[in-house]
Parts: sequence; structure tokens; C-alpha cells
Amino acid sequence: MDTKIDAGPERPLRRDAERNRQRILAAAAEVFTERGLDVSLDEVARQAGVGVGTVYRRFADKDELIDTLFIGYVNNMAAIAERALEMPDPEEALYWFFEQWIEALAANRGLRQLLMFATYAGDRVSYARTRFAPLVNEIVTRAQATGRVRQDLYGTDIPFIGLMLSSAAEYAQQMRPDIWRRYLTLLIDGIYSSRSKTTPLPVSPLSPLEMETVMRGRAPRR
Amino acid sequence: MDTKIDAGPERPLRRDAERNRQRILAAAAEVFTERGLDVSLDEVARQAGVGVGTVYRRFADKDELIDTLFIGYVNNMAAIAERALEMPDPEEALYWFFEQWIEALAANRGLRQLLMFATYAGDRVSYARTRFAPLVNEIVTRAQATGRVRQDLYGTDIPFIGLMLSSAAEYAQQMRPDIWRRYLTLLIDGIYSSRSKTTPLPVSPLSPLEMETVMRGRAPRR
Amino acid sequence: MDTKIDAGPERPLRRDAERNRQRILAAAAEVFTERGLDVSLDEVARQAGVGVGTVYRRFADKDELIDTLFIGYVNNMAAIAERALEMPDPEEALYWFFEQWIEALAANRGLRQLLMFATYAGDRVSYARTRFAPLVNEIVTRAQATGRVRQDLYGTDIPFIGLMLSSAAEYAQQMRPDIWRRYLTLLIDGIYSSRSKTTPLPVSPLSPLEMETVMRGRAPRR
Amino acid sequence: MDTKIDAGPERPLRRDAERNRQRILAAAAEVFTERGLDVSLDEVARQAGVGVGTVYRRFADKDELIDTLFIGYVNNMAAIAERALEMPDPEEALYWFFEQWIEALAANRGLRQLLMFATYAGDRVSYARTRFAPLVNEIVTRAQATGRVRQDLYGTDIPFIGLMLSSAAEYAQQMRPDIWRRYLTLLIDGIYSSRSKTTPLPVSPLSPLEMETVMRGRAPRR
DNA sequence: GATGAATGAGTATTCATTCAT
DNA sequence: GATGAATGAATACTCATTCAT
Repeated sequence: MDTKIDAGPERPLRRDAERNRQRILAAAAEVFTERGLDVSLDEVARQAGVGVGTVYRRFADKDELIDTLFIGYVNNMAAIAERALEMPDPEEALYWFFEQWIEALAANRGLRQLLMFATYAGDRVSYARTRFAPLVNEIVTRAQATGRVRQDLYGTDIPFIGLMLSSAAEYAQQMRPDIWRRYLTLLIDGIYSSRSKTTPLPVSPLSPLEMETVMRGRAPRR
Repeated sequence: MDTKIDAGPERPLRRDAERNRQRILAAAAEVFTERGLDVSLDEVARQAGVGVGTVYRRFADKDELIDTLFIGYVNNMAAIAERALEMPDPEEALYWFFEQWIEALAANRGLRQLLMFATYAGDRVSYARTRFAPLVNEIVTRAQATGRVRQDLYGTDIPFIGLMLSSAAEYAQQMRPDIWRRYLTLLIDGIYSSRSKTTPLPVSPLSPLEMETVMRGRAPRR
Repeated sequence: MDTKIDAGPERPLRRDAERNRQRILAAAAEVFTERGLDVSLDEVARQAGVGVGTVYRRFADKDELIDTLFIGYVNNMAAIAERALEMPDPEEALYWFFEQWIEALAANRGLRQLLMFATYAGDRVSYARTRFAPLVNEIVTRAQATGRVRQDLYGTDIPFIGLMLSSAAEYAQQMRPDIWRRYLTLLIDGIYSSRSKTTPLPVSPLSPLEMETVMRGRAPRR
Repeated sequence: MDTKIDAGPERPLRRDAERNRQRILAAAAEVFTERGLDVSLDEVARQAGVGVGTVYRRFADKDELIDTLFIGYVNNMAAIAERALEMPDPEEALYWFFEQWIEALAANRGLRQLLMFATYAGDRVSYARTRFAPLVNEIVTRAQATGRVRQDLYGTDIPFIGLMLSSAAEYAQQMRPDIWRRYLTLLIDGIYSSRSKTTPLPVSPLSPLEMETVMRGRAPRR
């Protein structure tokens, strides 16, 4: 979506180095998206038209490359959140935001592998929270302000709901790529407090700090 | 959960062989559950206290071992479904069934990997469907008969909902192993038609045949 | 060809043990003949309808089993040689003997593997020489006595010629199983001294002792 | 025989890479020649003084390594055939060509294994035929033109005769590496038509197409 | 004696990572 | 800086042989 997926490290790279960096990220994004994270870095390098050595010059190891892509996805999602915040109808905004999220995630095998199975030690996770959490909170708050969305919904619930829906989405992707709409509707119906009676949500939501910890400390990829 | 995970099809094995078989299955279950399906069979063998050769004597290849565990899980889940059908309150039964399902699935990294990323050509998929689908249908139908569960819910929706919830469950397992209860409540609220107005579910549910196709034809494990 | 392939070891075995021994030999003969010596002993045992353990009770190791089969083949060939010696026309006898030899060998992948690539340490080789060499010598001598076969042909040349022809035979077996007849004719024409002038055969033939040494000391199978 | 076994198709390798490539080919040639094709690539790598990974970097798999060696042998033999065609006496050329062939083949366990037991689906077989067949045909035709070599000999007979003789040669290699000269003489005597009467060769020779099919479609190596 | 269970070294192959050119 | 060559540990699977039942 963006030309430059991320801003890169501290001092700016030489022009050609930066171009290679972008090429690598683009190639990795493509290949991990389609075939998952098990694709070898040799493959990524070939796709990018550079040597593996170059990949390692730009990224300490495979994990760092993946983490960098992750930042890119966070940015993309943040941009989507920002657009949602500009929508006049907060309820529609929430719905639309979920749709965007799911379509992005469902198509991305590597990202889902990452979210569901990967370890996260990188400091980049903080970035995700800092960048993303306030926007999501705002989306929720705005929707709740209409009085039609249950009050006990919390910002950190949103990534979970997105993850859940995208699980369903990917699961049936080949045969019925739209099936997740059923479950989004179900959830939305559960989220709306306009219904006659709503079961109070049990257990407290994850605090932002807990959310970050969760993202950091997954079971090891290997 | 059970002492013997499966009885095996042909003539009974020698006592010691059966013991080793169970040891292997137990070791594999443990290790795949905790660390996913990428654990090597050497590791499984070590964990089981046998040589690799012994593993291969009992299971043609890694897939067969995994399949056998899968059958075991299906049987366990089917037993749970049967118990749900014996519960007096159909609504509570549905809720309880989801709870059991999620707790089983959330803790099992390998099983979730299998469901979400593995290829399935084996005839065992048919087994899963044959064994499982009628029970699930019955659970749904019973709940709908109370008039309190929306009529447009369909049997094949259940595995999706289970999968979705277990995604959330696993994701936060370390920090907040109970967080999924929030989302189960949300979904249940969406499922109950006792609310004042319900959004009709968009797109038709997967037919049983589609469901089987989905289970069979996932992207390849490798 | 024979019911009992070999006479077996010293003291006679119990009836059932002997039956198993024969079954194993028959199974091994079939399977090695068709698919070569790389077939596993498990396979042989299955084919024979016994356990592997039984194979190892009767034969010290795979080599001994193979050696025993080899003895069987030697006996078969010796029988053929004897029949050749009973034929009225010594020249025809020589030709016929070659034909029999080649047809037996060409069809037997395992035996050819053995002759061409195997190690031979077993004492059984002596047996081959003792049993076989005098017959072959006699066939040659008789043919030479007609005056039509070159005098510088020697008994030990015969196994070589057989081996050579069977190489050609097996090589084209799928497409043209009879092609060896061309080369047999060529050799026979070379063998006949009735031609106007014959090139004296260079280098002396292998002495019987040398022949035995050759058979013993091949490069290792593995 | 040559320093560089083959030049490789694409752009030239880096100096060090090319050196390793040659080392690997040399090691493989040595080890396959002496101990046959069952030697592991680990062994080849050790012999070459490189890691296995390096072998796999240069050759997609074991087959490709073997094929490359095979091409080298074909080229060597073709060069020999070309030299034979430059010899003034066509009869002597034929004889010399056989000598060279046999000495090359007899010493090479792996090559003979390949010829006699391996499958060949690769396009390299075509190469062998294209490169080799015209030369051999010419050698035969030239010899027949002298009137002293039988007219019913055909180009495709030559590889068979070579194979046959090398079988004998290898068989006795340890004890009497020259014994094949006896059988070459025998065959040459059979080949010369200057003898008073010659038995017409039975069954037609393999056509070039049949020959290629034979080379392609051997029983599988495994 | 017979069985087949158990063993583990051995095989081809892959891939993250390092390093010489 | 860039390249791609080199490395070797790791993985799934096989099979000759030994040994408990």
C-alpha cells in the first residue's frame, strides 16, 4: 500500500542501499504473504534480486526482517484506523474497520502465522501499541458514545476480535472467502447494546500493558 | 484425557508394544501440544523413551502419527458433544460445549496448527465429519428449539466459532488464559435471538460438504 | 526349479524349521531376482510368511542368505552343464549351455548384482568351483575334440563369456530381450576355429585357482 | 582424464567456487569409481574437503552430480572416438577404440552401475546419443569399408560389446586386469568377415531410437 | 523355536547464518 | 557495500541386526 513500508533505522542509508532495503521488504512481504514464514531467505533474496548477504546486511536475522514487516502492517492498520475515525457514523466506522482488518489479515498467511504462532521479543511491539492502541480506543469510545455499543467493550478487545474473525476467514478462504461476514454479524449483534438485554462481559479486558506483554511473550516459533 | 488414546484397528499389539505405542502417542501429544507440529520425531522418540525406529514401526510417517492424535481429539470432542446432548438445558449445553471445545483447543498448539495450516487428504477427515457433524447439528437444533437461539445459525457455524474463540484464547494464554470468556459472551449474546432485533446473518453457512472440502483442502503443511 | 534349493546345514532341521528355511529361500529368490539385492529382509520375511527373527535364526545375516541362494544357482547351472554333457553334438551342447546360462542370468537382477558388484568372502565359493569347474572343462574339451572349436579356449573362459553375454542381455531386457543372441553368435563365430585364420588369444586364461580368487575377492558390496 | 570435467552451462563461477566444484567432481569421480554410486554425499564432501552444503549448492541432488560426471565420461569417450577416426587403419581404429572404452569402463564401478542398473529420465541421455552415436557409426562404417569386417554389424552393437567386455574386465580386475583382452580377441575374430564362413547375426540390432529407449528406461536405481 | 518389537546409525536433503571475494 | 559461496546442524525416514516375549 505504501511506497516505503517503514522509515528504516537511524541514519539514512545511501540511496542504493535504501532501494535494496525496500526491495527486500517488498519481496519478503509478497512471499511471506502468499506462502507463509517458512520460505527461505534465499528465496526472498532471489525474489528481491539481491544476494542473501545483502539481506543480512540490512536485517540482523530472519526475525528482524519479519518484525520489520510487522511494523509495516501495524502502520497500515493504523492508517485504516485513522480513516475510520474520519467517518461520520461511528458505528459504521467500527464495522468498516473490522472489515478492513479481516480482509488484510485473511489474505496474509505469514502475518497470521506470526500472530498465532510466533515469538515476540522485539522492542517493536511497543511500537505497535503506541501507534495503534490510542486509535483503536478512540474508535471504540466513539462508538460507545452513540449509546448503541455496549459500555463494557474495551480497546484491547478489538485486536482479539479481529484475530478471531480472520481465523475464520482464512480457514475457509479457498472455498468461501466471505464466510467471516456471518461471524462478524454475530459479533456485531453481540456488541450492540441496543438489544433488550445484554450479558455483562465476564473477566476484565486486557489492560494495554497486558496486551503488550501478550504480544511479546508468545511461544517460540521454533 | 483418556488413558488409551485409540484402540488401533487390527489385532491387538503385544503388551510391550502397546505400552510403547501409548508412550509415543502420549509423548507426541505433549510435545505437539506445547510446541507445535514442527517438533521432530527424534524429539518425540526421546520424550517417549524409545528409539526413532520404534516410532516408525508404529506409524508409517509423521503424518500418520499426527492423524492418529487427530482422531483421538475428534473422539474426545465427540464425547463432549454427547455429554452436552444429555444436559437438560439446551442453551446451557451450547455454552458448555463451547467452553470445553475452547479449553481443549486453546491449549493445543499443534492441533490448532493442524486445523489452520495443514493439508488434509486423508480419509480421516471424513471420520471427523461423520462422527462429529450430527452431534453438533443436534446441539444447535436443540438450542434453537428453545426459541432463544437465532434460527439462522447452522451446524457448520459451530466449528468456526470454536476455532475463532480458541484463537483468541491461545493468543493470550500465558497472561490471561480466561480472556476468551469475554468473546464467548459476546458471541453468545449475538447468537441469542431473545434480543430485540437481530441482524440477519449474511452469506449462507457452509454446507456439510463444503465444510469437509475446507478441512481437506488447506494449504500444504510445507 | 528345484524343490529344495540346497541341502542345508549339518544336522537335519525339524520338519517345520526346514519348511520355513525353504520358504525363506524361495521368497528371497523371488524378490531378489525381481528387484535386486537391496530389498530389505523384512520384505523377504513378509513374502515368506515368517518373522524376520526366523530369517536370522536360519541365516547368520543377509550375506549368508544371499550366499545360500548363490549355491542354489550354482547347483542349477551345474545341472544344466550335466545335461549339456549328455547331448550328442558337443558343439551344439556348448551353444545350448550358453543359452541356458544367459537366460537364467539375464532374468535375475540380484544374481547379476552379486556377480558384478558383490564381495565374496564365503567358503561357498569353493563349492562353486568344485561343483562347476570340472563340468565346464568337460564341455569345452568335448567341443574342442571336434576340431571345430579353437584349442586355446579354456574352461575358465566360459563363466566370463556367460557373464558378458548376460550383461548385454539384461541391459536391453525391457526393449529387446533377445538381443544377446547377436553377441552370442559373434562370440561363437570367434570361438570356432573352422574359420580360415584365427588370432591367437592373448594373455593366458585364468587358472582355476585364480578363478576362485576372483570370485572371492570382489570389491565390497557396501 | 581432463583437468576440468565440464565447463558448466551458465556464467562462469567465481574462482574459489569453480575450484570447489572441480574438487567435488574429482572426489565424486574417485569415490564413485572405486566404491560405486551408493557412497553417500557426506562422504563425497569429506573427500572433497568441503561441507555437504557446498555439494548441494553446486548440484541440485545426487542425481545431478552423477549426471554431470556421466556427461564428462561421454565427452571423454567421444574424444576417444574422434581420435579413432583419425587413425589411418580403420580396423586398428576399431580395435583401439574398444581397448580404450574397456579400460575406462572396467575401472569405473559407478559408471558401470549406472549403465547397468540406473534409471535415466534426464535429457542427458539424448546428449550421450547425439554426441556419441554418429562417431561410433562412422567407426563401424569405416571398418566395414575395408571389406574385412562383417556387414551385418551395426552401430548400436558397439556399446553392447563394450559393456560386455568391461563386465569381464571388471570382474577379474584385481587378479588379472588384462583378461578382457582374450574376449576382445574372440569378439574381433567373430567380427571379422575374412574368415571362411560367418554365421549371419540373428535378430536385428537395436535401432538408434531403441538404443536411446534402453538407456532411458532402466530399472530404478532404488 | 518363532515372532516381531526395538534399536540407532546412516541417507538425502534443507536452510539460517557467516565470511571470503 | 554487495555478492553468493560455504557451512553444518537438523529433519524425515530406512533397514540390518539384536532381543524380549
